[in-house]
Amino acid sequence: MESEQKKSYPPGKIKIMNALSELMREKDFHSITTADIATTAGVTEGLIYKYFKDKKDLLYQVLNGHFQTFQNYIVSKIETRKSNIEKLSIIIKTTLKSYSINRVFARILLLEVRNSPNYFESDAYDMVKIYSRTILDIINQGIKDGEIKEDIDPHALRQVILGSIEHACLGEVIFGKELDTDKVSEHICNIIFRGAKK
Amino acid sequence: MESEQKKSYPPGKIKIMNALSELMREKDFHSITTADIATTAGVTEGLIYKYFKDKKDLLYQVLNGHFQTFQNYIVSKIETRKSNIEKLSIIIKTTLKSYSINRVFARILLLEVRNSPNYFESDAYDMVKIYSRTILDIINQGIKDGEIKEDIDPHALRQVILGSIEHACLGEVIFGKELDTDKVSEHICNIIFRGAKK
Amino acid sequence: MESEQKKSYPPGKIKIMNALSELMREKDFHSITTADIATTAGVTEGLIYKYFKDKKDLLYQVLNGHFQTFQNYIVSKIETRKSNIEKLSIIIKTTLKSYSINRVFARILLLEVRNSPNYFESDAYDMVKIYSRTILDIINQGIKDGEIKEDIDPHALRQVILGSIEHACLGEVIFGKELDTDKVSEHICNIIFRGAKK
Amino acid sequence: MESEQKKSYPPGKIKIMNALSELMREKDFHSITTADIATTAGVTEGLIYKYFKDKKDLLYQVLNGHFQTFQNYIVSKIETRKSNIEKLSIIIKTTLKSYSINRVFARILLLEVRNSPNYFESDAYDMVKIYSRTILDIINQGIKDGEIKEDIDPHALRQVILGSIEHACLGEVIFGKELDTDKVSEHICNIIFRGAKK
DNA sequence: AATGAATGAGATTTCATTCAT
DNA sequence: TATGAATGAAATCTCATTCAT
Repeated sequence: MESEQKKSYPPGKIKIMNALSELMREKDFHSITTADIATTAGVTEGLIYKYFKDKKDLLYQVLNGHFQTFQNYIVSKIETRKSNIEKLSIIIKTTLKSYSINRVFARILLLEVRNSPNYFESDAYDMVKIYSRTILDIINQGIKDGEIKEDIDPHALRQVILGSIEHACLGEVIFGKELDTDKVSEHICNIIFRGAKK
Repeated sequence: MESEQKKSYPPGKIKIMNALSELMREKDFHSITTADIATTAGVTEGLIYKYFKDKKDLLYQVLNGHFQTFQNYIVSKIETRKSNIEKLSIIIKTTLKSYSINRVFARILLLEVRNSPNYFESDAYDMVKIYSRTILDIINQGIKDGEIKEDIDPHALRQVILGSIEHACLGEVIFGKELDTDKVSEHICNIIFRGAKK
Repeated sequence: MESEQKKSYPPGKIKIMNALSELMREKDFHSITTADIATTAGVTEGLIYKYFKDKKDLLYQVLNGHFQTFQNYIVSKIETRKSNIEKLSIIIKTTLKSYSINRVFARILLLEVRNSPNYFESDAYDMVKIYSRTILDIINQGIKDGEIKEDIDPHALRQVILGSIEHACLGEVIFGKELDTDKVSEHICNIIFRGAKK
Repeated sequence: MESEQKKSYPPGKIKIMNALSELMREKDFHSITTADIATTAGVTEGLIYKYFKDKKDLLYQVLNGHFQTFQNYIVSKIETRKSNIEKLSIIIKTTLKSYSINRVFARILLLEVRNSPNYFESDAYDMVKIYSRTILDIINQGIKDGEIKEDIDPHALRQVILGSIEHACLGEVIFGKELDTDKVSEHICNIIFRGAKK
């Protein structure tokens, strides 16, 4: 899943995007300099600005690339499933797993970009919206199909799902703690779908 | 609840902390410069370094101040209650409300500090741990008291709770969307405690 | 009169020259990048350096093209006239009109090239000298013919003429103000030839 | 007249402004780097941006300083004179002399700034407008007082005056040619006030 | 307790230009 | 005749931080 850039991109652009991905494994975005990126990519700093509006734009494009693959993967996983609850379970598990495998991606998404207003105008954020919309649609379908209680607020359920996933990843993303995604996603689903109260 | 610093602080220090709080209502921490802070506070940049080790230290101290109030508020709400489920519900509702009333606090906590490693050694983070521990204790007590199912993983439940709260706030913190905390917390509790599945 | 380059030029060269002309209608030379030029021309940046030594050379060649047309136009207007005063009046009026019709030309000549030393060794500047010499010759002839006062310094008169024309154009060139060339040139001639003093 | 900065400015600011003035005696603005300026001033590059919005702002402030002194000088020269023609003659002569003594100033004004749109929003340009207005007022008064012909267009006369002055300076500013300001201004006045035509 | 001046290190960005194909 | 990729050198600017007073 890592670093599969479109073939049509010029080699320099690919090198730069991969370089940033690589560097983000070690440092946070802010402490990575364009000089770092250029050196790692084996190109000149100037080239970065040929292909990207600025450093942030590079970040968003990298993010977008990751998200693209991620979204396709999710969709491919759920399309065969009939039950909506099952679909949501799969999404939870798969997302957790993707974040876990791809910590760079998770770190950017959960910690780096959310405080810069222009992220929310980027293509990357558009992908987030699509992903998020997918979940909402499944919830609504679940209610319609009688799998999910009618008195459940679809937006609230989505929030609980997304929040649970993200919070479960934080320890891993921040401290590098290992995460047993299968177990954790099972626990989460257990709570969300069956309720904690006796 | 807003920005009332300890009276024992020298006026300059208070002015500086309030200035940062004020500025964070509009901008993210990174795009606020020490010059901004000094201007807003009506003091000179140099003074900041009389009272704070560096810019981050200032942020943590501001966060800390907010946290103090937050923690007291939460505790005052819970203590009288008996049922553990009820206690958790109160925490969810109160936390949501606190975040909602004090967006700067929420913004700092949810978006700004988590990517700086030394936040996790700050006093502010100690308070987070206490808060987080409180929740876990209630959950465990709830299981012991037979209010919460035994097959529920306490850590997972805490994650779901915290994640739901945080995610519910994001729209407000980032986009300034209004949030009906009563309604949202009710929806969330409904899902978490009673489950989404029919 | 606008931007008709010699047909013998290869299409790419023509496109590039036209592109610069076009861009200079809105921006000053310095803020136009080779990337801008290439994009506007629909060619690649590299091609510019096939046809032009450097960016300045391109500017001079564009200027030269415009100048060619300008010079022909002026000459065609004067030759039949007899009186030297009349000739000078025609030059004033025609130059004003030329500048007015072709603002890019005026802008380049009056604002852009004069601070680059090597402009004064360019072909374009040779044409300026010819134009300027023409004026001086007419003045001298006018003195000889008794049309112009003997105590007038020919160089000073030329300076007044050229300066008046140029200054009259500035508003138009810089701010895009409309210019009534007939009226303005009449006013200027009135002052220069008949004097302002009662 | 050179380099008299306000005493209230911090030493660093004065050093920087003087440094730019000095450097402009040798190079044009564009080829002077902030590094040059800092070195010449004996300060760090960063300090430039403490006192000036950007490099251009520095230029405009320097220009403004020069213009301030210049304008005061002009006013002091003409206030005692009664005749308006005389006033205009003095302005022509004094301006020419000022430009001649202070080539840096003239060069900036006539060649450097006019193609940057934001110059026309600077304080420096405001001074130009005041200077220019002074001339227009005198012309109008001259007409009212019967010293200047009624059929003269005041704006055109101002254009002729300003244009003549500027064009007379060009040779000096560009090529460093010596200029006999007394003689040239006399010639110019002769033409403008008494007319070239026999 | 506070000011004001200055630093310095480096970050981002710009762009004309070259060259292999 | 033209492209496309990449360079490189420098230029502008940012800002947290220090220190003498």
